Amino acid sequence: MNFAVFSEYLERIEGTTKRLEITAMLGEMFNALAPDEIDKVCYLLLGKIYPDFVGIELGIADALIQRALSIASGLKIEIVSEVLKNEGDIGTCAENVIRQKKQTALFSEPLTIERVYGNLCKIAESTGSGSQDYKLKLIAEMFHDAQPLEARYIARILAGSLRLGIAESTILDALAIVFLKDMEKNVARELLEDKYNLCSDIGLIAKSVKAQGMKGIENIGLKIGVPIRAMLASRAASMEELFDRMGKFAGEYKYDGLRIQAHISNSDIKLYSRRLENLTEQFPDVIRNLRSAFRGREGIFEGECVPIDPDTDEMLPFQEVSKRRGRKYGIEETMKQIPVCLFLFDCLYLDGREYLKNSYLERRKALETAFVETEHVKFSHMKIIEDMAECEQFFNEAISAGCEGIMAKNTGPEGVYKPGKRGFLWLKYKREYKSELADTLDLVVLGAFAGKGRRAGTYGALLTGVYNPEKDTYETICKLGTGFDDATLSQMPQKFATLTVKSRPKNVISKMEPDFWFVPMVVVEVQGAELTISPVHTCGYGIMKEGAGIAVRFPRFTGRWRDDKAPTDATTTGEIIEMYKKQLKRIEERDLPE
DNA sequence: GGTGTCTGCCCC
DNA sequence: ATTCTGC
DNA sequence: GCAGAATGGGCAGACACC
Repeated sequence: MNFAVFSEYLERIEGTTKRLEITAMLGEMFNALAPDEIDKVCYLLLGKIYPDFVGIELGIADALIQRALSIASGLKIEIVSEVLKNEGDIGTCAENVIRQKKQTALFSEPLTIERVYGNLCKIAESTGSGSQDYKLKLIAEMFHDAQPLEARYIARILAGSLRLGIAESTILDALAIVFLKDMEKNVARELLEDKYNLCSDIGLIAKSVKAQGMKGIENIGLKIGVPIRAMLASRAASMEELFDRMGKFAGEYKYDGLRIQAHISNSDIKLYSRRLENLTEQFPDVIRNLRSAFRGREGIFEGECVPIDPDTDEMLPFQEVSKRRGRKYGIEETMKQIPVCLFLFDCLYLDGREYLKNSYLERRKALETAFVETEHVKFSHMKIIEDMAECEQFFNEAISAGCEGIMAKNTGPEGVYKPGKRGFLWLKYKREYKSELADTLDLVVLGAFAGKGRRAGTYGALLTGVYNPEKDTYETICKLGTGFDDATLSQMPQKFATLTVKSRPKNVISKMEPDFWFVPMVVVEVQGAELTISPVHTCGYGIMKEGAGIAVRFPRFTGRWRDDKAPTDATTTGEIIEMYKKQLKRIEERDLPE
């Protein structure tokens, strides 16, 4: 299929927000594709070129796309940048720029899906010195031969998202409708999803059902070494909600670490992250520890990988384990510095038997027969919770142990493992949801970043900070980009119009350069989970750690503008330092002898 | 060799 | 991760 | 309630550049 035809389909889809219409148009396109195109198209629709677990990435984002557009169009990079800022979308930015191109290409070859996909693969595979230039050349070449509309979608694919309202679920809907017509609609959809959840490869599914319908995917099954899409938890607003939704439940500590899916076979062990990235190389200690704790022949299990202090065995902040994720060098050394404990919480497969459709307690029992606990492989702390008093106590114990909160899991027959689903069979209830424990801050708005997509034309995020009364300065502590509704967002540029200045006010200390600077005046209420040591924010710079400041983890707008507060009444640097010390103390105190 | 910027369907 | 919105 | 799309802090790696 010509890329131009593909682009026209996408443009039509972009013209509606109605789910049913999107799905129907997507199905129509699937019908028109060749069998060896549909898998590629599925990846492209999701802004990628391979399934997640393959681990080959494009390594392209806004910055490189802008440079390529500059080369392809002959326009200065500053101009392209300006267009992007105004459009708020790399796609329409590319479209505009290509339309402005000085002359239409004389020797342009029409683009096809095949050619674009092939180029993207070349881009993903190129590494080493000069690879950036090579990537730029390939991208610029595509833009050179692209019509404006094609450029729109090429740019968005490169940036990783077409922003059409299409994700895996919509693709499955369309595939079911178009290629499994003979079956009852809901049954077809469910079967398809079951298969997808086991192979985690949407392209394979699409290709197979286009070629042979249901027959094409009947042989897909759970397989050791092929990651299964992770089941997720919904959030509960209160403890009461846990009981309202499931009566009694299995409570588990919610550990603040890295989620790991372990595939154990006779010959080897593979580890996968929540998004199915291969983590095997990064955690040789976990492999060894699993091997010595395992009592079965083979299996698939899930757990949370938590950093621990090698001397005291207490759990360390999430930041520590993230030093091990993605590491390629110094693995052995870091392994000794930051040992981890794996807290196992689920069993999906054990010795020839699938457990996905078993209830929670059956899976837990299988898990407990499959392992003996060792120093660094343990079961997640679990207790059946029947009433509020028990729940309160369990929650408090979890916090004292250094956890984020608790998980509540449905113990009924319906409480199966649903790969890829975020339902209400699992609920999370975190410390930060409790209003008495919530750290609410009053922060001064210092600047803003231009919004993208649905936030084009307004701000995407605010740059906020605290007041330092000793120096009479404002120091950045976090950006703030969530918690705003559409009405608030649309009014924001007006709200800050009179405060907008050309450059950073002298009393603002910032390493970041927002798109707009403001005179410090407006105060917002912000909720966060905790404070972290920050390499980029300047709040309390150098006090807790040399060359570092303090930031807020998971910041969000509470909906309250503190118009009653002057900027000098905002949360101060000193207060943040105290809060950070208190947080440390909480961690230190929890392991003291009674 | 050191530094700065960019990237990740990254992790959370 | 959190949050908001259209269906 | 689901699915999708906005957005956060912070980590290591990979390059480009000096």
